[in-house]
This record gives sequence, C-alpha cells and structure tokens, in this order.
Amino acid sequence: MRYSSYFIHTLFDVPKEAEAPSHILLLRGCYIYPVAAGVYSLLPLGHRVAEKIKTIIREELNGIDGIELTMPVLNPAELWKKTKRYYDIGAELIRIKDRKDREFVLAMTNEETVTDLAKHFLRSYRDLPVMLYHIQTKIRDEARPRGGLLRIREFFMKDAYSFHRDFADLDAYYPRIFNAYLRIFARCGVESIPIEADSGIMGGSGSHEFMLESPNGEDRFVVCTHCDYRANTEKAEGVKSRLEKPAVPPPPREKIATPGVKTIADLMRFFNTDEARFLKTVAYEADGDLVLAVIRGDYAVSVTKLTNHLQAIHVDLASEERLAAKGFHAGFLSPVEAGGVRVIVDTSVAAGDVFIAGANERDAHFKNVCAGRDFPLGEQTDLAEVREGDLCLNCRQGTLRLGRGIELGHTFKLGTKYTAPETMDVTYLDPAGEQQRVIMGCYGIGVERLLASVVERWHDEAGIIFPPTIAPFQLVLVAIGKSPEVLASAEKLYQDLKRRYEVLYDDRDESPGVKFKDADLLGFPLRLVVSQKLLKAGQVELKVRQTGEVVICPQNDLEATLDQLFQNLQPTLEGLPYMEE
RNA sequence: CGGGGCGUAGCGCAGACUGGUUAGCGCACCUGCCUUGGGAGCAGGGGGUCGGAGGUUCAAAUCCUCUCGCCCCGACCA
Repeated sequence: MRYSSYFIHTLFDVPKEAEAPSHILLLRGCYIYPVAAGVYSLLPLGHRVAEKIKTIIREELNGIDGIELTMPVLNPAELWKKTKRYYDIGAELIRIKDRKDREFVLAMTNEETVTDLAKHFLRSYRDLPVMLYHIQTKIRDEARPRGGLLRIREFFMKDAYSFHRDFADLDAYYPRIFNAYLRIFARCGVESIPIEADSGIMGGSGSHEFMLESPNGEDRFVVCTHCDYRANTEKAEGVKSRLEKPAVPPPPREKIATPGVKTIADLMRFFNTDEARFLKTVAYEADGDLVLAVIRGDYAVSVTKLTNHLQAIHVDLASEERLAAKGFHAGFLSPVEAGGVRVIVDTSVAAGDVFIAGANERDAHFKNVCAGRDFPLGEQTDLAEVREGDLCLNCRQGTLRLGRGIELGHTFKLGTKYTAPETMDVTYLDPAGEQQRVIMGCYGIGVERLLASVVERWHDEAGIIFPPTIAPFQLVLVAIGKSPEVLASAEKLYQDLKRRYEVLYDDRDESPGVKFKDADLLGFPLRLVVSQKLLKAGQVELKVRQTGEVVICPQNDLEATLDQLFQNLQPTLEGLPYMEE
C-alpha cells in the first residue's frame, strides 16, 4: 500500500475530548472517528487491526471445535420476553418497533437467538456437544460510554455458546475455551489475568473474567500475594478481622442524643473511637421490598453480593420517602427494633460483639448494642466489599492486592438459565430415549475494547507500538530524499517486499521528520529506511518500534534480517496460566 | 441518572468580562519555488450559518432564556 493513496490523516494536536492514551492515539493516528457518543467508525487502519483480531479469535475458536455462524442484531421482542430479559434489562437494551408496529430489540448478545436454534435443531445426544459462535455487531445503550473504544455503544463482539449433555460435559469443555482465551489475548500481545468473576443470580460453578491490568480500567479485582487466588471485587472475599470480645457481658444498651451525627466519619468524631466500633446499617429496596444490610463500620456493603444473596434483579438504595414511610431515618438506621423489616447481617459482625448503632429515631444512637442480644443474627452472609490488604481466604497466608483492569473477555458456565422450562425449555433425547435438559456455556470478547486495550498496554510518548500479529501493516518503508536512485530503489524494495509482508510505502513528498513521526505514531512494528547514504554502502536500515533497536544490514540480507526481527517480536504462548484440560 | 467542563475553519486555540470595522492566530489543506536523517523555509490562496432556537438592542460570537451535542467524574455506605 502506498501512503499517498491510502486513507491516513494523522493529527498533530491532541483532540481535547480524549484523555485515555488509547483514545488519544487512535484518534491522532486516524484509526477511528467518532460518530456519536460511544459510536465510532473504524477507519481503514482501525479496520485492518480489528480484522486481524477477529482472525486470531476465529483461529483459536475453530481450534476448539467452534463453528461460526451469523445471527441477527434485529431480534423479535418475543424471544426476549421468553427469557425475561426483555423485562429484566433496563434502558441499556434498545427497543424499537417496525412499520407494522411489531416490537423488536437490538441484540446486546445472542443467547435468545442461539438457544432458539438449539431448541429447533439439537434433538439427540448425538448432536451434543456443540459450540457456535459469531462475531457480530452488538448494541448497548450504555449510560456512560468512555475512553474512546474502551466502552462503546455499538461494537463487534465475539460471542460463543456451547451446548452440552450435562454439567460434566460443560466442565470438561470449559478449560478448552478458557485456554483459547488466554492464547487469543497473548497472540494480540497483551497479558490477561483470569479472575474469578461474579456469576450473578444464576449461581453456577464458574465464571471468569480476563483482565488487562490498567489504570484506565473500570473493573477492580484482587490477587493474592501468595497463592493463585484472583477474583473480581464483586465476588472476592477476604478473611475478616474479629473484634475483641468483652471480658464481661456488656451493660444494657443506652440511648445517646447525637443531633445531626449521621455518617461513620461524624460518629468517629463524636464518640472519638475507630470505625470498627460502629454498626453500619444501609437500607435497600430489592425488587420493591425494603431490606436492611448491616455491616461493621470498617467495611462497605457490596451491592452485588447483596443482590446475589437476595436473588433479586434490581437492588437500589432505599429512597428517603420509602424510609420515612416506615418510620426510619437515614443516618440513624439500626437492626435494633427494626420493626419486622428483613435484616441481613454481614459476617464481620459476630455474636457478642458490641457496637454503637443507630437508634431508629432521629438524632439518636445506642451505645452497648450487643449482636445476638439486642438484635438477631438470623440471616447472615458475606456482604462486604473486599479491601486491599485483607488476608486471603483461600490460603490464609497471602494478603489481597487490589488491582484495576480492563475486562477483555468473560467466560461463563450458564447451566440452564436459558434452557430451563420457564425460559426457552431446551431438551434432547439421551440414548435411553429420556428427555434431558441441555446445559449451556457462553463466552464473550469485545473486539474494539481488545484493540484499545492493546494500545493502552503498548504505547509510548511517540505513539502506538503494535505487536506484529495485529499491526495494520507489519512494515513501513520510508524513502529519504527525492534522488532517482533512492526512489527507484525504494520502489523495487516495495515491489519485492509486498509479496511477503504487508508493507506501507511512505511515498509522500514529506520531510524525513514527518515520516518518522508518523511511523512512530501509527505504531508499525518495523521501519525500513532507504537513503542515498545507505544505498552507496549497499545497505538499508531497520528500526524496531518496540525496542528502538536499529539494524543496518546489507540489502542482500534484508529478508533474513526481517524474518529474524519478526521472530523476536512474536508473542509467546508459553507459561500462560492455563487450566488443566 | 447526579455533578463538573466544553461547543468559534479539519485539529488546537484567542476574541466574550466591558456589545460596535470585513471574526483572528498556529497546525493541516491548495498553488508555486525551495528543501530532505526526527513534525523545514518563502510567497500566494481556499475554507466559518461563532452548536441550534428565541429574546434584549440602532447593533450580538459577546448580554438573557430555552435547547441540542460532546467530554470527564460519580452512581450507592445513612
């Protein structure tokens, strides 16, 4: 490809809307162009990278017996009503009507359409297992798109679905997709950290997110400093410290006037003691019902954990009006005399622990509230957000380190969420002629997010540093000067090289500085330079973008040198945290 | 959804507080000359409904009201 006739218009200045490095560099490099909030065109360069990522995904999935198909974005609402997702998902799901007033949705994923296929075609145990996947546009009306390609509203997602005779078969298949994911990300040049993920209300035995650790990530996870425990903070659990037990039973609880003292910080000042001495009570509305979550003051309630425990769909902080209607007062809530409201207590609170807690009346708290005595510990579970430095529950030796990351992919043992009788009811006949339920798994990767993640991981002040596996061109050829010899030589090199490599020939009438800056910005793995001076010596120059290494080599050795340099840049697939197959 | 910020040429910005020639600068773009190892130089040139609507005024990029768009932060701890 010749630069002069291709579609590249790099920007010198940083567009002011961009903050994340990948956002800035992809805009400056003419990889993407914004169309609306969270909606982008992939320009020719970006398109090439995305296609390469898709190719890697296809190769790996085909390698584990995945079968590609294409399912539509436009889905009849009927299908989504069957699985209840039509009702359970909020505004993120775009609902539209056709000219005949029939309801449709724009698919965010394709469980409905693929399970419908399974129901229709998979009748016999002989048809199972099977894994179907596609790389298709997904539409999600995100509340807040951000970071360029990091969170967008329309994107390509590879979504894969596997169907199995039973859980054992799903369990047997799962490591294969897990390992394929590790290879996909590694081949794209990024280190992915597989972590245990929250599997939501359907429970199930397994879900993993593959994270790229990055300051621009939106997800938080913990890794143990000692063992291989790694988990999303939505799921992670640390060992909780215990309060010292009082030597003698505490005196009866005592009401203290605490006008305007509402937050734990206020209370700490008022009572001059540390936060673990307080009981924090938070009121939620779970699918319409009021519940109180009770936790020690030095921990925070995880809404995800609470939601899962309640098996609820929507859990939100209770409104002031809702509280007032029940006679509660925000800031003075308490499980003591909670008037029959459902109370869930975190495991940070143990029987006999003594706290300062709300009095369930305005401007008052209780001292000497004793867990188990002044309020029951009946419904108790882990509700706490994990904290940096908590002892690892898995090995009890290491501590948990908090990390921030970008979710590159998600694998999920779905079980029967979509095949159960109350949803799409998918069964097959086993060898004995008995009806058996089909068991599912689903697995997703966002293509654009992966692209942006690679740039987040691989860039410097000068620009992007693409791994050769997904670079839009492997090699950029730069001719310096306009002498006929140089141009003729560059032209010949271009003709030769493009037979073996993807070469961008920068044939523009620009100064060397401009060409070098653009080459660096755009991130081609190797830069090949021809100049008068080099030609006289029968040499060419190669520069490795990633290392800055410069190799002057005789023209005769060019191909061998190129092969060697590319070899060095190949990502390794050794030593990844593979799951035993 | 809540909070903050920003909308003036493709990109980055000035002009606005204190209304008043023909709305300006850098980069990019076009033409010519010149130059070629890290965003060169000279000369000439094209490009703007000042986000939109309404209002105040003799006069609005500038003041007022409404609205649309984009970006960032937050989305819970009583």
